[in-house]
Amino acid sequence: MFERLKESLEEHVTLTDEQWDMCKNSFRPKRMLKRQFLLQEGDVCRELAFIEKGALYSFSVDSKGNQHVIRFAFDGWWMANLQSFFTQKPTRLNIEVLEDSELLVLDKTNHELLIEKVPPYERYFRIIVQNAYVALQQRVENALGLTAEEKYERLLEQNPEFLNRVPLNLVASYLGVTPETLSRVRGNFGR
Amino acid sequence: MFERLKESLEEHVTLTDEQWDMCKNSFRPKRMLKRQFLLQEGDVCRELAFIEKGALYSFSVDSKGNQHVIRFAFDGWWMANLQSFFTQKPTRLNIEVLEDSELLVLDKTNHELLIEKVPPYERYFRIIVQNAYVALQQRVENALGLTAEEKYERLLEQNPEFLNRVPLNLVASYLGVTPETLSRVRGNFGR
DNA sequence: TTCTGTTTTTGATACATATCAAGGGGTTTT
DNA sequence: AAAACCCCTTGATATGTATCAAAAACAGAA
Repeated sequence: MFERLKESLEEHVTLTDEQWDMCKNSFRPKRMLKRQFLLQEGDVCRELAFIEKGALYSFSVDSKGNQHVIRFAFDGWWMANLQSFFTQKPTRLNIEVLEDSELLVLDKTNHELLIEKVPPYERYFRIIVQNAYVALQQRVENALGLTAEEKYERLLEQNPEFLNRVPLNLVASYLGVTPETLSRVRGNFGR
Repeated sequence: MFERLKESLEEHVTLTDEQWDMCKNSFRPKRMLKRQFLLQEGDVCRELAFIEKGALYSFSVDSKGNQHVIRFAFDGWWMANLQSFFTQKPTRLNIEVLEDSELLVLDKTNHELLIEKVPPYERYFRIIVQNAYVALQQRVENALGLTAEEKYERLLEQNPEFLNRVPLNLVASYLGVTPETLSRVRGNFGR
C-alpha cells in the first residue's frame, strides 16, 4: 500500500524508521474509480494526493466551455492544485480519475506537521516541487509558438507514455489543439 | 546592496543574525548593463541570481530562429535556469538584461551549503519555488487555447507591470503571438 | 449478441493569426 | 544635426487550425 511512496521518498532523501512511520501515519489511503473527481471547480484543495497506482488528470474549463488539460499524473506521481492548497481558496481546476486508482492523501495540517517535524520530508517536498517546476517550464517552452505537428513530435520525444494511457482527445487538449487536428497530424507524420 | 534580499527572506522565514550573515556572505554582487547576457544557450547555469534592482528576461530560440520569451523578472525576483542549474547540463535558454541591473549571485556550492547549514534558507527556497510553480501553472492555463485578445486581457489583469517595463515585441513573444497581432489587439480592445 | 455511448477519423468551410511589406516615431550614436 | 537603429503600427495576403458535420471504430453494458 505504501511501497511507491516509500520508494519515492528514498529516491531523494534518507529517513530513519521513526521518520518513515511519522510520514506513513500522516497519509490516508483512498481508492477512486474512473470518472470520479478528486477536486471540482469551486472546491478548496485540502489534500495532496500521491498516486500509488492509477492515473489522474487536471483541467480547467474556459468561458466558452472548452476543457484545457493542465497535466496528467500516473503511478508514483503527485497530484493536487498547489495554488488552492497553499492559499486555501477555491480552485478553478478539476481533477478527474482516468483509471481506477489507489491514492495516499495528505491533508494540509499533516503536511505542515511533517514539514515542521520531519526535516527530510521538507527536503523531499522541495525537491519534488523543484522537479515539477522544471517539467512545467519545459511544457511552456513546448507550447509557445510551435505548430501542432511540432508539439506532437516533442510529446513523442518527451512523454510518449501519455499516448498509451490517455485518450487522444485529452492529449489534444493537453497540447492545446483540437482532437481533429491531432488526428490529422498523426495521420500524416509518424506513427 | 542587500536590502531587497533581506526583505525577501524575512517575508517568508525568520533568521538569526548569524544566519543572515552566512547568507549574505554567500552571495556575490554583480552589476550588469542592458543587453548583456547572464546566460547563453550552450552554457551551464552555475548561479542563481537575485535581482536587487533591474530587469531581466529569459528566452529560447527555436529551429526557425524565432525567439520565445519564457519569463521576465524584476526587482526582488529570482532568475536562473533551474533545469540547467540542478543538472549542470548545458542550457537551451538565454538570459538577457533588459535594464541596467544590480544582481546578487549565488553559485551552486554556496546554495547547497546554505541548504545544509541554514535551515530557514532551505525553507525560504522551497517557498520561492512553490510560488514560482504556481505562477508558472497560471501561465500554462493562460496560454492554452485562449485567443490573442484573451491572453492580452489576462496579462492586463495579472501582470500589468510588464507593459510598463518591457518592449511590446517581447510581451508579444511572452504571450506567444507576433508583435503585429499584439499591436492590433491593443488597437481594438482596451488601453 | 445487440445496444448505447464514447473516441477517433475524415471532409468542407471559416476564421484567427502569421507572414510579408512598408512607413513613422523614438532614441541613441556619430 | 544627420545617421542609424529600434520599436511600433498599419495594410494586404497566406495559411494553419478551429469549427461544423457526419460517419466509422471501439468499449462497455444489458
